[in-house]
Amino acid sequence: MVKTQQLKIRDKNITCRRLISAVGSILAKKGFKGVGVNAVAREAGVDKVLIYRYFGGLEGLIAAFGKEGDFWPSALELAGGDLQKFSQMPLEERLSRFGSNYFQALKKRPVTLAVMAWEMIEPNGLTEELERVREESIMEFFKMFFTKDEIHFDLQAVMMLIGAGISYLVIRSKHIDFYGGLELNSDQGWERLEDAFENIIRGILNSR
Amino acid sequence: MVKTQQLKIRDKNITCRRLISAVGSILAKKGFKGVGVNAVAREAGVDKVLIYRYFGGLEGLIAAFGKEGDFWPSALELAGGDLQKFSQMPLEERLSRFGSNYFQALKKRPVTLAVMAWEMIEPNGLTEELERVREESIMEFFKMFFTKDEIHFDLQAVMMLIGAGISYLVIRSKHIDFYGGLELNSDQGWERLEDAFENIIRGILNSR
DNA sequence: GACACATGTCACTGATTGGTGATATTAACT
DNA sequence: AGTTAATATCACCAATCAGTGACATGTGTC
Repeated sequence: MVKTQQLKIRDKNITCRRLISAVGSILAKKGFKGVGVNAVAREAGVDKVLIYRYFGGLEGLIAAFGKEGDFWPSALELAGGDLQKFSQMPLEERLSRFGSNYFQALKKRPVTLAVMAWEMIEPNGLTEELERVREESIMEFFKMFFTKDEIHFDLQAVMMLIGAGISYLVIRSKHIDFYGGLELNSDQGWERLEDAFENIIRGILNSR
Repeated sequence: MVKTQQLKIRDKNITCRRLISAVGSILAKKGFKGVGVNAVAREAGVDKVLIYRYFGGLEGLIAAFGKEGDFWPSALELAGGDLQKFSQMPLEERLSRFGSNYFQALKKRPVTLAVMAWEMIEPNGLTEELERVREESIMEFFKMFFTKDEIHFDLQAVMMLIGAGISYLVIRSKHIDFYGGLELNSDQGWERLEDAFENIIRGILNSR
């Protein structure tokens, strides 16, 4: 009898990558409840003991995943792809573009949404990493594009409140269709929200 | 030998109530991840088989819990305790009172916060019930206090967006201290948010 | 008292979980 | 070729989970 199967290559790097990307697929497919040692190993087609060997446990693996992925929009993306052009827009337009870009960025990142939902429940290596990146990128973005002297109120608080609202509604739209009379899964509902957002911006900038 | 223990009263109602309130305690203590047949039965000091007998399973028990609790503020509470007085306030004040009351109402309901976090992950009998009550109560509140003719924009969308933001931040404040540069667990941070909220309201009402 | 029924306890199953120690296979180096 | 270390597999553990059937105990009725 001859050994016919020689498929498994013994390569730590490849194995690690498989494990890491398995975290991503499971997160996308089943949400964070599916992320366990057994499930991840099964998905990666690898023995679970390797999670302990290479990452010191599930936490380590999750943290490693956190450092790999692009699950937070860059300043460039939030600015709409052209920093130069963006910085020359009038304040009002910059703000409402930001809101709309943020919304789009979230919608196209299902894994990020899963992680954001996870954040609501329990901190872990992944959520901490996401928080760190987000905090950094948001602060940088604001410093870059909104100088204090053109603003006469607490812009940061306003934008964070609204950003939080957008986040909440996008996350919720995964499971429900209505929120306070708004249709979360129709274009019409989101248009109402975008209009609301623009109204808020316009109002607060013109109010004095 | 004599049977000394005669403590257990055989009363379906009491048992049911124990089970239902056990759901609440576990939810408060461990969050929704702790809510399982075994854990709930243990907490209630009752055999788990009774969950199946009396409620047809965990889902049924959870739904029953949903119908019992006061985990959503009434219109009265959102109005600040006095419907009469509230209805006579100027629009701007009504709106900002509402925001502040909503915020307070959430903060004092840890179980509601746990359920709201749960809603982000998976629908179940409890979250559905909460959604139903919320939808109803919010719509009623708006119909009661905000007549269409005094408003020239989509008030509902604006308030829902901001309400969502408040919800998100209150939930997150359970696990993190900073969000976009805001301190979520200090009075100072929440004052900034309340100010932001008031600014938004004032701005949008005066913008034309 | 005898019976039926409601209520509650117990003991078990089979599946799944996180975690570990011993062993097999392969690659690298001498 | 022979030795060593890295890499991966396997077999198992104890704990926990949801769910069920058999049994015990109490309550109410005739």
